Amino acid sequence: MRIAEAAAACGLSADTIRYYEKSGMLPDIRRGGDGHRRFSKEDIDWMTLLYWLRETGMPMQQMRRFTALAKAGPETVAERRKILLDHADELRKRRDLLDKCEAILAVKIASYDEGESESES
Amino acid sequence: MRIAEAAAACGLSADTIRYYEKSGMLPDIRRGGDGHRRFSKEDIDWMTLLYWLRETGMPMQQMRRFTALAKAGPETVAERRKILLDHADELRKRRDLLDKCEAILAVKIASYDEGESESES
DNA sequence: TTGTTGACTTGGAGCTACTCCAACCCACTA
DNA sequence: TAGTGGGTTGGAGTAGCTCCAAGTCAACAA
Repeated sequence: MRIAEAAAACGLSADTIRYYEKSGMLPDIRRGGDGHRRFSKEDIDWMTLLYWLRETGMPMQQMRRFTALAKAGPETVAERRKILLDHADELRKRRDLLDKCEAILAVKIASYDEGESESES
Repeated sequence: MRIAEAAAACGLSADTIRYYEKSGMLPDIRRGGDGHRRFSKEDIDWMTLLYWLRETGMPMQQMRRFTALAKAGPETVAERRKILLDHADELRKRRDLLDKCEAILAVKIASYDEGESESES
C-alpha cells in the first residue's frame, strides 16, 4: 500500500506519516524498488492506533517510547500495557475537564440570555 | 492584583498572560506607577474563561475574535453567544472522540492480557 | 521517441501556542 | 549599600505538525 492510501486508511496525513517515521514512531517501513514506502496491514494498524493516541493528546515522547518497546519484542508487553492504561486514565481526566467547561459555558451563555444588553462581564 | 496573583487565580501562567495580552486576547490591562500590570476582578474573570476555552482547545484566532467582540460593546452579545454555543458543540464532539479512543484502548489492552507473549500487533 | 501527468521522494521553511531566559528596573529590607 | 523579590521587554527555543520546492520515476499519449 502506498502512502496516500495508507494515509486515508489510518487517519494521519501523508506528511504526518513521514514525520512520524523520521521521529521514530513507526516500525521500519518497507520500500519498493522505486524507493517509495510500502505499508503492510500491520503498519496501518499501528498508525491507526497512533492516530487515536495523538487525537486524544498523547505526547510524541510517549508514543516514541511505546514504539521502541514494540520494536524491542513481546517481553515489553507489560510496560506497553501500562502506557495504554495510563493514557486511558488521562482520557477520563480530560472528559471531566470537558464536562466542567461545558457547565461553565452554559452559565456564561445563560448570562448572555438574561442580561441581554446590560451585563458586560 | 499583580501578575503572579492573577496567574494563580485564573489558571494561566504569567508568561501566557503576557503573551495573550500581546496577542490581543485580553481587555486593556491597567498599569501601576511602576509600569507593572494591575488586574481587576473583571480581568481575572475574563482570563479564567479564556483558560477554560484554551484548555478545551479553542484556537487563539477565535479567542481573539471573542475578545474583539467583547471590547466592541454589548451589541455583539449575539455573536459572542454563538461562539460559545459552537464551542460547546465542539466539546461534545471531543467527548465522543475520547469515548471512542477509550474503547479502542480497552480492546488493545485486552489483547495484551490474552496474547500475553504471542501477539505482536 | 518524446513529452506530460501523477504519485512519490527529501530537506527545509513556516506556523501555533506557548515556555523559558537574559538583561534590566524598581521598591524594600538588613 | 547590597541583596532580595517582585516585575518589565525582547527574543530564542519547543512540540507537533503542515506546506512547499526541487527532484525522481513510471505510465501513458502523440
